[in-house]
Amino acid sequence: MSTAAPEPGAAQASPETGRPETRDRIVAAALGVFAAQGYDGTTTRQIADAAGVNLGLLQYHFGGKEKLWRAAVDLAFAELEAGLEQVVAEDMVLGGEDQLRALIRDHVRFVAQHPEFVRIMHDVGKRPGARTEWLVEKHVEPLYRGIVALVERSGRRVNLPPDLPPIHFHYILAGAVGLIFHQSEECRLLAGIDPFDEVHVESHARAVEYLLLGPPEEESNS
Amino acid sequence: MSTAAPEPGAAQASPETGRPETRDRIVAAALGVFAAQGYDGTTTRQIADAAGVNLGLLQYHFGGKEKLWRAAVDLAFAELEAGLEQVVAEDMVLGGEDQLRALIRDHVRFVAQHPEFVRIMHDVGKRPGARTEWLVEKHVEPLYRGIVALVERSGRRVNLPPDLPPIHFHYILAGAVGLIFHQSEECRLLAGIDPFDEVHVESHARAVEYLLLGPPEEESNS
DNA sequence: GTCTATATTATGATAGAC
DNA sequence: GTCTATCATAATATAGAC
Repeated sequence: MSTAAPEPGAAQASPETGRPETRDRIVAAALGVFAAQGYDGTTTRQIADAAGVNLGLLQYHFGGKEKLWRAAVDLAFAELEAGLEQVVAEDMVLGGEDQLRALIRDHVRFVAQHPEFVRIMHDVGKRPGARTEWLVEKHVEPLYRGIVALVERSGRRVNLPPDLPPIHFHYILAGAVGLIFHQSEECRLLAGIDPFDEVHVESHARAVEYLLLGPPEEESNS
Repeated sequence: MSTAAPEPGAAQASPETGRPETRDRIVAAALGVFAAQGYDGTTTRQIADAAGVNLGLLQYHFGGKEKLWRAAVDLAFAELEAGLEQVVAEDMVLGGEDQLRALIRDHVRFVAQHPEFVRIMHDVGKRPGARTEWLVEKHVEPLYRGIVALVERSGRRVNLPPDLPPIHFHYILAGAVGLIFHQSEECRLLAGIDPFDEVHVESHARAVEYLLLGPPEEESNS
């Protein structure tokens, strides 16, 4: 595999030239193209062009399309994990329900800023095969365990049946949060809006929060 | 085979032989393969094999891969519209909130029985292009107008901000309902369950209903 | 490490027999 | 209408020069 864990965020810059290392440029370009067009819809040539390098280099650095895809997915999840870590750290200072509300809204914002993540998941999770198995085992499983822990801690607060298996919670939340960003092009044609616009990201975050936890500042005491 | 998802597209039977007409068999096969593997991941040969016909016939009957895809999508939406019509007709006899609850649960059940529909939508709606424009204009727009009408009629009843634009309602609902079925393979690996199993379909339907409308009234025993 | 070829399939589409 | 070839192209991967 790769020599080191992929760096979160932008590609690592060369100490001498300030230009991102070729390998990192390729992975970043691959993530963008794979996310935009799906695995099957992406050609290695498109990635090489997007990275501004030669086709042969993809083979040299990664050894094939699928291995390059795995490196790109590693990058996407490194970004996700770093982002979620930051979000969780920031929101942890808040108490009980406020914390949950902040987590949900920040999660929506994060997904909106990193649509590659949702795109990759939807692209691969639908069909059986080696890539799906690899993705679930390496990246989705750990993430899902975090969801389960969250449900066990705070599941009672949300507007879902008390005995609901966590897997349903997981997909309901993921779908409610992410689909509008996954279907961004359809959304543009359908409603004439760009879901990535800050206004709509905030509308969406507020809506998901409201859906799960009810109206903010709710005075439920009778 | 790993999937419990039903076969799409019961092809029209020939009045004479009782065997589905070749053309219909091809469309039905195409819908299944396109839904399972996506447009880019599907080859015309796979469709021909699945339909048990020769490759040249796809050209003869449809004139190309994309035109065949459009015919398959037409079939998927014909099924959806027929199914929804039936669901709506059945549920219309109920009053106000009961009607809404029944609509939501029946919608989840329908999506579970027709995963091709969600698969096609997710496959195409993410990227710009002629196919997305065609799909939105011909099929999604009319469907969306129905959603908007529903929101205008019953939007106040659901656990969403009163001033939420309908497009957010649309994607939150579609995502919450459909993602678990779209990601069926991932779900199997992640939780060891088949989301198409009746038990889980019902769990999911109940959860979405609960999320949007709160706990069923029967609990309060009024 | 990076680039210029080229090999090898596979794919969508076509031509023509029956 | 249906089938058996076959074409032209585009894709992944490789070989080898620099």
